[in-house]
Amino acid sequence: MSVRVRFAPSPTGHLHIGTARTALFNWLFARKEKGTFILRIEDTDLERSKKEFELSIIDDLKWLGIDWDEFYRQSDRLNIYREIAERLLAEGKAYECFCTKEELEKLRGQGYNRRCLGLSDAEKDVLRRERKPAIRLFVSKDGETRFIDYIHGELCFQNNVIDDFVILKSDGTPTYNFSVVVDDIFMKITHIIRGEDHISNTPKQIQIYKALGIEPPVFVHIPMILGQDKAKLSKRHGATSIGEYRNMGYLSEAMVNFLALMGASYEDKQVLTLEELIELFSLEKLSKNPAIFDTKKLDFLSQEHIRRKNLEELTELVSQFLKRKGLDHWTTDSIYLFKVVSILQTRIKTLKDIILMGDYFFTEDYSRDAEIPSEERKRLNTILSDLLDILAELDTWNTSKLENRIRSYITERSLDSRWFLQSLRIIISGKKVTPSLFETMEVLGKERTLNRLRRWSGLA
RNA sequence: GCCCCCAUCGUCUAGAGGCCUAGGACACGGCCCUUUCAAGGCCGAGACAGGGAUUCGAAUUCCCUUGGGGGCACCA
Repeated sequence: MSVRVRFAPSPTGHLHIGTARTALFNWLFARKEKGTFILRIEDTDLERSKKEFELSIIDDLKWLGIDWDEFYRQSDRLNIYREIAERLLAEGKAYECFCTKEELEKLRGQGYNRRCLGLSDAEKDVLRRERKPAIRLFVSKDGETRFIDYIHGELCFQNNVIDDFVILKSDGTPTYNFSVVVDDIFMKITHIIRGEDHISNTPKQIQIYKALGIEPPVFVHIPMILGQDKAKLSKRHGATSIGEYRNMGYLSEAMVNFLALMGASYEDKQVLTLEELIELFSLEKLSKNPAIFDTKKLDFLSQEHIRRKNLEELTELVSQFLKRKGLDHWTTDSIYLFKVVSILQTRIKTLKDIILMGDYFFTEDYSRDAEIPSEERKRLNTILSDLLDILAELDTWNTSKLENRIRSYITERSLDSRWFLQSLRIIISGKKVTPSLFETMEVLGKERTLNRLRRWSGLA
């Protein structure tokens, strides 16, 4: 039987790190097994579901490179759930519940007391006039519910800890546990790969399978992703949505690689592309302990994937990124941009670093993290006026020429080359750290370089 | 309170009874290279939560303790 898996986000927020990893594992498994990957939007909570979040989630999935073969939206399937619930009701496997929110509130934490189970038809008719009932599944208190989890092995729950839970709310919409099962049956899902926080939902869902007379699929509960404090990853841990990392300039390849590495290992290989991950992926490689979200490795992977990109592609990504940041005017000269990217490629770890580390390539208003100490200014200025003349005469402005000329100048004047070159760097870029000074000068161009040196001379 | 899951370096992990003096990667420290910073090369520090039991032999099996996490809604 061919593999069918689904990723079922609810559109109540942006795509979260943990959710994205669940999507990725499902997707990798489907692609590896040549199966089907289904995207199902779980928007039965009419209050909290927002179209914009659905769009945002889809956008982020695409960005990650995750595509789907089938698409469903639960809000389009409401009558199916209702129909099935009615059927269970008719078969006596479920019953109506007229309890109010307030009444239920008092029962909090101790389970439902089955107050509505014994209601007579007459009583129900009376209550029906006041309000609409919800439908609860009848779950026997005897025995236990066992199932095999692919990662954790056999799991067992005593039935008396499973409530007669609501499957259809009084407004006619299904609850999560119910719609999930109905859909997973209809969509012929073979493996349910989802977060470990769903383990405790599983016995409930199995009760539904049982009531419907259907054999449950394979369950694969992947461990949680935790924050630095080991609590479930949430907003207070900082950036937790995929979109935020995209905005920070991480490559989608790095993000995917990082997500895949959390909670699994691939023969000690670390830097992997989507294709390689598909090749190497298997459910056996998933670990059972939770992972702490630590972005140090993400930084490393991002750097590695940037290095591996070819320059044309990387330049295009940088260009798009700059445009997203409203820096369109930095991208107009595509050849220049290409050159800048090419000398910065090996030293940036995110696309944003182009802005942070390379602003001096694009604007005269570049940030300065270093200045020439005032006591050196005078001396440096005297030397510089000489050098300016020499550089101005250069007809070929390239790295090797610049290096030759400047180095011989340093020798002639017996200057401290370390000091002098670093001073030049600071004047030209405002930074202590840049690519090779001569390359930087070449890319910057003769005019821009000389102007900066002259301007500094004038000021000093 | 009840139910469930998890437990190897700071972090992600390898390890399915002897191959483990516990391997890799990130991060960290040192050295080399070097006009700066990365990158690269070499070296280093760093872990089986604790206690029992089984066994000739346990990181690996079992039990307990402890610690951490998750769940107990007409949310998903």
